Amino acid sequence: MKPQSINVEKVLRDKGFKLTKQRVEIFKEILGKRGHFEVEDIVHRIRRKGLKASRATVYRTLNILKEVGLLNEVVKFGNKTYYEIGTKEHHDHLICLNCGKFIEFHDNRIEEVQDQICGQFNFKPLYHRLEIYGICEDCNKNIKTDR
Amino acid sequence: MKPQSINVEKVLRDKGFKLTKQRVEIFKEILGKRGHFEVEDIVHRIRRKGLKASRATVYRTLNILKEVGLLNEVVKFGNKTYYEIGTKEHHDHLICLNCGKFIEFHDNRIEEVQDQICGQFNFKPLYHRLEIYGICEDCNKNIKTDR
DNA sequence: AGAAGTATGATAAAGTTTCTCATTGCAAAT
DNA sequence: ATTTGCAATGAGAAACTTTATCATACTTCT
Repeated sequence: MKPQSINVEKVLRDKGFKLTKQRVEIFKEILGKRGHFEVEDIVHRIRRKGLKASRATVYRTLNILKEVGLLNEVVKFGNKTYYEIGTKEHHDHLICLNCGKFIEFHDNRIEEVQDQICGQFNFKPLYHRLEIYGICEDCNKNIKTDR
Repeated sequence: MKPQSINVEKVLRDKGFKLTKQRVEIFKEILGKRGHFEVEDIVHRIRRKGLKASRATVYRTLNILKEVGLLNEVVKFGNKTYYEIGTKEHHDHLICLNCGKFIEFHDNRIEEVQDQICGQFNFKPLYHRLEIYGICEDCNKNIKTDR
């Protein structure tokens, strides 16, 4: 199956949202991106292409996409919010404190621990977020050989 | 051992920071709190007591405490940063999306998974953050019986 | 008590995100 | 194809969090 073939137009229509030029442009930008991004990324990309969508519209659109599940808010880091496409399976992140790289991973044991802990507290889990901060392989090499 | 007996004054002196009225007041507020708090909590508490420490000083002091390890930044949630005293052992959090309550827990399996995953990616972990979002026991009861 | 240098307060400023409201544009009905 | 109703947009204001600036005040060391 092609991940690019998500029919954003259909999803939005079904939820009663209108399909505007701006939204289409923003979708394209987001779907064209593989990794993680922040709002200003999108604003600048749109601008650079000579398209027009105000900052407010970008924010509004991202919130809608989040609402319909096409976008996930991933990490709040250094006062910024990072997003990723929300249609892949759940995963967690390694985040390099040196270069800011995000590495994705998945491990079922996390879910197991989650279910067990939540059972203990009668807590109904909806989602989780695990971020492991540290130094990635590349940076580790460079730091070691930098002097 | 008494957790209250952390000698903030000594820690600061040793690191070359001066001991001012404002810092002492802010320490007291923080050490007096058991749970998690945000910056405005502290600002308002200080004000309500008729003490004086500007918002800037509160921010500066929290950053110093973070630097010397007496304070941990815990969660960024809804554009706010939450803190907790940094002298307890590591733990993670269940966060209730309804009432905002934080519940602490610890499970060694998280560390095991972390080490193994990081090994796979040659990633050097420094710390992690696991937040499980959902509905706490109390809220769950209330929501169910609310109508 | 005095000197040296850090900390503070008030305010400005930077940065992110939301709100306002007049105008525009989409889409459904005519 | 036009009209019409309502949702969406843009531009700027505004809210909010956090940091920077800089003259003045306070700590600490001698």
